Amino acid sequence: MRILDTLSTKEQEILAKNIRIYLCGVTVYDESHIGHARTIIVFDALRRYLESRGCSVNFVQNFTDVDDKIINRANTEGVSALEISTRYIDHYFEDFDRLNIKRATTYPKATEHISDMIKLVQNLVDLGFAYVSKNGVYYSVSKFSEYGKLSKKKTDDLISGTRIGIDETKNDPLDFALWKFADSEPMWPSPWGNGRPGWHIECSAMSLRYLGEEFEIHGGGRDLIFPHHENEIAQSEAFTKKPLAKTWMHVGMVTIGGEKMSKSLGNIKSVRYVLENWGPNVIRLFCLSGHYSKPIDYSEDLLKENLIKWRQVETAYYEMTMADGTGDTSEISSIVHECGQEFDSALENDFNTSLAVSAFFKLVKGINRIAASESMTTSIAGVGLPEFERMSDILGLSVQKVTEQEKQSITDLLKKREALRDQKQYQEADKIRDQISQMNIVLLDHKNKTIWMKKEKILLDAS
RNA sequence: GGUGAGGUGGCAGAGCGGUUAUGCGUUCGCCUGCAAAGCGAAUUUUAUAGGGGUUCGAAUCCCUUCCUCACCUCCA
Repeated sequence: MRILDTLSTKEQEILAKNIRIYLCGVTVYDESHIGHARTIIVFDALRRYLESRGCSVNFVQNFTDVDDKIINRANTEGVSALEISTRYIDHYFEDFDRLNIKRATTYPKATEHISDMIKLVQNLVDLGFAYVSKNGVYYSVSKFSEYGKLSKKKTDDLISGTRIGIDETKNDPLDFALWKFADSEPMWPSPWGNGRPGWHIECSAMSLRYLGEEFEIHGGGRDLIFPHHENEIAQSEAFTKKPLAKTWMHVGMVTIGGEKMSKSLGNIKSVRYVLENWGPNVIRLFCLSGHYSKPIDYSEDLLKENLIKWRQVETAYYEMTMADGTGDTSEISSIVHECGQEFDSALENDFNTSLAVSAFFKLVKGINRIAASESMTTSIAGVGLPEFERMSDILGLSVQKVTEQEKQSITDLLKKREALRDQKQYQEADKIRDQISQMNIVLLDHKNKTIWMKKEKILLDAS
C-alpha cells in the first residue's frame, strides 16, 4: 500500500511483511477526548488492514506518564503523580476497549524507561549533540543540520517566530531539554543531577528499544509534527545516523465549530461522553468517514447521520444471518466483487477510509436491496456475509450479537405474535412486539417471515 | 510575520486532465394490519471560492485575488 509520507511529501510504498509502527499516545493527566480517539481509531484500522493482508504488525503506543501537567494535577488533588497517571491509564483502557481498539503489542511508559533515556542522553552528550546547562541537559539544535526537515521549517524562521521568552540558560533559543533538573518527586538520579526526562526523549528511547532503527511507520496527530517529531528525529538520527522511520503518517485534527478541539480551548468532548451517547460504532464511522489527513468537524448532526448509517449496517447483518433457502447468487457476487475491489484499492491508496467506507455502504445497500425484494437466501448470504465481515473487521465495527438464551425467548415470543397476527388480533400482537423491543430487538416483517435484529442501544437515537 | 494543508451541491465527503462518486437530507411512491425497519424514483440552476491562462477538453495543471484551518508554546 502507499502512504503519503510527511517527511518526503511523497507516497511511500509499504512493502514489508513485518511492519513496525510507533504511535505517539497520550499524556495521562485527564480523560481522553474525541481528537485522541480519531488518531487511535485511524491507526487501529490501519493495523487491522495490514494484518488482514497477512502482515505481522508490531504496534507500539506509548503513555507519557511523567509531565508537568500530571504533576500539577497531582498537586491540585493532593495525590501522587503515579496515582494520577495510573487512574488515567485505567480510564484509557476502559474507553478504548469499548471503542473496539485492538490492544497494541506494547504500551511502554516513560517512567519505566528512565535508564534507556539517560543512556541515550549520555550518548548525545558524548557525540557533541547535547550539553549540560544550569537547568538541565539540552539538545543543541544547531549541531543537527537537518533540523526542520519534517516540519519544513527553517531555523532562522523559528528563531524570529519565537513567541515565548528566551531562556538565557540555553545556548540557543531553539535548543530543547533532554533532561530537566528537579528537586521534588517525581525525580530520578542521573549523571548530571536529579531530575526528569524531557518530553521528546522518551519516544526516541522507547521506539529504539521496542522497534529498533528505521522502522516502517511513525505516526501521531498533525500537531505533533512540530516540535515533538522534529525533535525525535534530531535525537534519534544524531545517535543512529539512520532515518528514524521510513514513513511518517499524521492524522488531522478534530475540530468543533471549525476550531481545534483541545483542553486549553475548553471545547473538548471526552471519549466517555461521546461513547455514552452514541456508542462505539457511530464514533468509528464518524472518525473514518473522512480522509485521515484532513480535519473533521465534530457535530451532533454528523453523529446522527452516522447513526442512521449504522442502523443500515445492523439490518444488513441480520437480514443475512436470518436468511433461508437457496437462490441465484450472481447479483450478490458481482456486488461483493465490485465493492471488495473498491474497498481494497481505496485503502491501498493512502489509506482512504472515506472511499472504503462508501464501498462498504454500497455492499450494505446491495444486501438490503436484495432483502427488501424478498429474495435473500442462505446461499446469497453465504456470498455476502464473509465480505461484509471482512470489511467490518477492518473498520472495527461490531454488530450486537444475541445470546442463545435471548434467541430462545425471542423465538418463543415471535411464535405467539405470529399466531395472534394470523387471528388478526393486532393489538395483542403489538404488545408482544413492544415486549421484544424492550430487549433492543427490532422486528421487520417480510412477506413470509419476520426478521429480528438486535440493535445497539443508543441514547441519542430518539432526539 | 514564517511554514503547511485546504476552499466541491442544503449538509458531510471522494475524485485530482475527458465517463452519474457515494452518503445524509428533502419530495413522491413501494412494502406493512400498522410500524420503531427497509426499498425505489425524483431532487441539488452550468456543484466544484473569484478572476485570468495552458489544453481539443480542467473540480483536476499554471498564475493571481479572496477566505478558512493548523503549526511556529503544551497538545492526538
